[in-house]
Amino acid sequence: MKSLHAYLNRYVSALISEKDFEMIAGHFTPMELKKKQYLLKEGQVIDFFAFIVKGAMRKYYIDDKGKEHVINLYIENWWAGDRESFALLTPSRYYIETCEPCEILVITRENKEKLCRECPVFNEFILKLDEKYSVASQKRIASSISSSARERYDDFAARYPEFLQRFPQHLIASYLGITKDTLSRVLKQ
Amino acid sequence: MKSLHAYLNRYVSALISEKDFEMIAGHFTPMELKKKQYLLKEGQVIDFFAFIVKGAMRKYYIDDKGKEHVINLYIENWWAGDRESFALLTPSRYYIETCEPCEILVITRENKEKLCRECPVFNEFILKLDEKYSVASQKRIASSISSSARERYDDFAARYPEFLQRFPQHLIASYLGITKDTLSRVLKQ
DNA sequence: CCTCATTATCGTCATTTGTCTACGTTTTTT
DNA sequence: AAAAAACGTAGACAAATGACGATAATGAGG
Repeated sequence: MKSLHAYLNRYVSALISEKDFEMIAGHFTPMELKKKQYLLKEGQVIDFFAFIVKGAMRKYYIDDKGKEHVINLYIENWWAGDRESFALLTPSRYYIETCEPCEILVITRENKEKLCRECPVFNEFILKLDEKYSVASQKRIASSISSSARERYDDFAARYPEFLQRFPQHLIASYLGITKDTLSRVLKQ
Repeated sequence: MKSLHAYLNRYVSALISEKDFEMIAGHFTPMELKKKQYLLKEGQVIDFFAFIVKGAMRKYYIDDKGKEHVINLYIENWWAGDRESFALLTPSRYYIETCEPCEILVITRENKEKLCRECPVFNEFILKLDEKYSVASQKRIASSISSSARERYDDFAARYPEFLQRFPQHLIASYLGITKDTLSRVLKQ
């Protein structure tokens, strides 16, 4: 829980009191996952988000030709989930699978909504997180429509250097929307 | 203002009272723009969002090779702005230019924050809008990393058929991350 | 109605990226 | 330790897309 506390403090305008944080922490459930275990499978409705305390995961989907496409990569201090399924209660199109053994903190929809209502500092955090996510999405879109494979990789490596150590190249390639072969070629220069 | 009222009602759980809407409307300023006029230019800090009552716009940026890339297309009932600059007070990297004469309703950052604090129904609307935007971004990313030019166009045409009538092909091509030539070719089949 | 800018298309050629198969290495599992 | 799976690289070829110049069609503005 320490790591959640430190993480939240980086988002809000004033440090979170012990009392507030106790309340927040009480709405999360710790869980452990082994390597290659699924947090979510296609077709399920996901009613929680997971904060990653330790470990790494990826979110991907399988297209109509049977190919996997990595949508997100997650490590410590990231949130794993599917907002569409979470918000609209629809079956997810995604898989979320661990790439390493993981320790996570899970919060259900009910608890999240309750915290947002009853704990202003948590609500502030959620707003900031949304903002950050929205800005990051915009940048990823801009990069994907205007840059070559090489440029996208360089952007990625500059923005998320830790990820290069944590995920095999073919997953990063998939995340960038290119094949592992192309990435391998492009890196040789 | 009628159109803003109707639009907001589509997002919130209970219809917005006359009184609430009067308060909301009081925080917006109507404006008109001619064709090819700029709402935002690169380097400016934007401290407002614009709700489009009538007309069409595009947001784009110019890369280091001098090429334009369309990031967003907007028509009636869309919001034009740059969330990064708006939230972080940083100079924008984007241009927002009208493609048709426009009527818009402008809300400043201060007014938006005030409304969120003082008008619960407006706050609810903002949360829903964020959600919708987040889901749409995710889908656009998924499409851009996993689909061919043709598939991306088909997705786009299916999701936003009105846009095909409102924007010239080369802008749609740019939005999809392909050249106008490729789109023209791809459509011939 | 005329003019000029905008837009769409076409052909050719270059470049990028994908596909497939193979191979060697490393890592994981048994 | 042995076997199996996962991973990165390589080469040859195919397919998709970009770049460029030319031209025709369209539409807006005077």
